[in-house]
Amino acid sequence: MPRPLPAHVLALTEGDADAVRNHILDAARRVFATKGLAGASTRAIADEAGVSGGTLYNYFGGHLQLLAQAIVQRAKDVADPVVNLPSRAGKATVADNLRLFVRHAATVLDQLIPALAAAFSNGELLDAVRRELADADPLNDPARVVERYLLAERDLGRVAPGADCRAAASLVVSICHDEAFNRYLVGGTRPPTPRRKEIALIVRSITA
Amino acid sequence: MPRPLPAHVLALTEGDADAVRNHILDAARRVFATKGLAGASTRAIADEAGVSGGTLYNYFGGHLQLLAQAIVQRAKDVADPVVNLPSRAGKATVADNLRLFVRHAATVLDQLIPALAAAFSNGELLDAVRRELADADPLNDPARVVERYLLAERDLGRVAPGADCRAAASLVVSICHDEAFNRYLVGGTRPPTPRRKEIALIVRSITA
Amino acid sequence: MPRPLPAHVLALTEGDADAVRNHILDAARRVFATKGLAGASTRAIADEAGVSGGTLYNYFGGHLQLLAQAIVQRAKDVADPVVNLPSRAGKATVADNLRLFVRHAATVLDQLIPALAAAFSNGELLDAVRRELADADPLNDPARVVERYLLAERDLGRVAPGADCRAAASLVVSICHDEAFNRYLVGGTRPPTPRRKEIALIVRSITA
Amino acid sequence: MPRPLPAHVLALTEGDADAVRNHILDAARRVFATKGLAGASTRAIADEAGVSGGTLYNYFGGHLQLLAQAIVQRAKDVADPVVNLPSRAGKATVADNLRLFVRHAATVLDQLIPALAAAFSNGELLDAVRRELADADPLNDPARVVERYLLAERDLGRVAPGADCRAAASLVVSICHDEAFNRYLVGGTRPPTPRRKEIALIVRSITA
DNA sequence: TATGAATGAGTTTTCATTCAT
DNA sequence: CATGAATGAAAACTCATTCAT
Repeated sequence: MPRPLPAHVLALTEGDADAVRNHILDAARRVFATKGLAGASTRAIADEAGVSGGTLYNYFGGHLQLLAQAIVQRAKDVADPVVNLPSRAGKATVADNLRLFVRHAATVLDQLIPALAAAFSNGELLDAVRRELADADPLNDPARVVERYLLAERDLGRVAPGADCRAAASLVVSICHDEAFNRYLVGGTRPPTPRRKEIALIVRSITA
Repeated sequence: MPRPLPAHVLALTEGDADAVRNHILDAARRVFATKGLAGASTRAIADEAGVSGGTLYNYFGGHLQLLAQAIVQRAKDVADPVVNLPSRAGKATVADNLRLFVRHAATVLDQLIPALAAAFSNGELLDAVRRELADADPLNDPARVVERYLLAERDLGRVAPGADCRAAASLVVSICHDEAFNRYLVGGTRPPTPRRKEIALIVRSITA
Repeated sequence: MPRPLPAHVLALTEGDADAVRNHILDAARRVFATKGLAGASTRAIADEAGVSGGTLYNYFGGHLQLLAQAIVQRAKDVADPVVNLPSRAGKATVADNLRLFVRHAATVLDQLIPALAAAFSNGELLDAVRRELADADPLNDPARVVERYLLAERDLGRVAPGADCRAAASLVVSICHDEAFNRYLVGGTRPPTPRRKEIALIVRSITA
Repeated sequence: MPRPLPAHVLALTEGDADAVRNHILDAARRVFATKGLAGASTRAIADEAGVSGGTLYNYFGGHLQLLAQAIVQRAKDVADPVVNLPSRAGKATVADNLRLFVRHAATVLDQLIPALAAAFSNGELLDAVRRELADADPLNDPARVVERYLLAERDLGRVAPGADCRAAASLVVSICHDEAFNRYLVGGTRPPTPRRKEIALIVRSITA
């Protein structure tokens, strides 16, 4: 016999299907963050969301799709604050702004890496994540954001006219990924290295 | 039901216990690479090795121990061939040599990433890997290898006297890691991108 | 794959959760009685109950808990019918009544012994059984039941005024336990020996 | 390649097959006593005996037969000291001697019960034990020992000429079994109850 | 005839998924 | 469309038994 969702879920979602879906995705993220991939069973997610196990299947195609969406949405949320880098063009120095970006990205990636690692460790989940990523807006691709920023600086004359902004942006993003990788591999709570010299090398190349 | 090891296993190992152990570790690595951690069940590994499930327990303490050993040994094997880069100093061009390194590293990392990702997604495995890595020879750290190569080029005059070889090396390695990350995330059998422009940017910076 | 319980189980339980639990406990007891503890695997119990293996875990915390509950409940059920012995005081002869009791107890104990033996052979199970038994009503202790009967006979004058009814009752119960022990040890379907002579000896002692 | 038994085993057995068999049975008993039936795997027994797993099969038909022989031999060893009861005829009092027997039996049975319980909990093992018991010398049956003692007392005039010595002996043995059963069921280290009154009742009956 | 590695059926337990209600 | 019990195919691991050496 169909029943309404539990009171506290209704209160949060007002019965809106999208809101319920997001509520569940949030629950999945929380479970993921606390108990890891192995702990993110349908049962655990349903419990965390306060709905019954069967209800998940009314909103998602299955366990994997649910996890993949939770991971990708996490990636989007976490990447969000980075998009306003281009607006900093002209302020402070180019190197300052890139260092700010790298530092910010370190925070963001620290949260993202476990989810991605989980995805990497499970072929089917990885495929599901790839499918979800294919639908993402390529304009928010971090490398594109940095590139837009550098192009804006070029327009302002703070970057050499012939500079390869795309390559530079790609290098900056590589630094971020590598930093996150190393931080995670070494473990512990070591603060992010500022990567000052690497950024200086890049800046030198595009301002010469 | 007791039988000698199957013919093809015997052929490879000649009954030597260490050889059998390595044969199983190899099988584990292959399963890992193709099916990820989630696919690396004891059953799958036993099948791949061509031995029965119980046999694994004659050689390893359990599933986790087997996986950890497979990952760490893989990491060591895979890093090896990269060490001879410094000997290329003076030959071809600097950019050529770096591209060669990046291409080679791509191959190597393609095999390593799934294992590392698996470790990343499982706390106990990650700890085990960290312990093993702590024992590794820091001279073989890829970033140090590339730095040695660039210093050799600087001695030969093909790199500017004041160039920051360490930062450049760090950037090259970042490219490798990022490349591997992206290749794995996107999936498929896309050939490694040569990262021509990023390398050109770095080379420009250290030869100017 | 999800289905209602099989028809014959539903017929017995009408879907009531407690009834299903009891149905499973009954199945466990039957398996116990026929195949012993070693044969009472979760698989065997599920098969006997006509449910699937996973279903057991919807009703019990695990294998051991299921077994302990089955044993203790069996012990209670089986002791019940013996309580009405005192009401036979004055009817037939004292020896007749004690023989009847012994015969009845034989039936009851035949069912109980395998379960108790199982508990005896497994420390955790034995502890669980002891805990449950500590809660049992001591008035239904068989030795007390027999003693009450003999005291009633003494009041009626069919037992000597100075007779030690407690010791006599204790002997009668000993006979029962010994009989069950021997029957089980020897095996087969040999009918219970009436223990005529032993009872006669006891009766002689308390009627003299 | 056939090898001699390990040195320490040879030292104990001098290579005599029967001695080796007994050495293994002893090991089995020790494992049984410390780790219970569940812990008495072939591996554990072989380790305890200091021989390899396969060697067990040169001396016993299999795991069950080995366990059954260990249990039955235990029963024989443990019952041994009881056989000299008849020689006490005429000394002290009949009640004293029976109480001594009961007390002694309590000690003996305390050691035997776990093994028997284990046998009772496993149908196949029980069958094996039954087969082994069938070969045992019926003259050493405890009930027969007590009966011989009582007959000796009858010959000496300390028991009434018409007394049913067999029934009385059977009752005494019943007391022993019941006592052991209760002691084990209740657990702990409670000292054996002397069963004074029950024995008094029996003695009264056969001396009247 | 002692060895001990290989076997594979067997154990308990978990869990994604379905569907009657 | 919410529920949650039933399912059964996994999973990791154990162990009695055999047989090449």
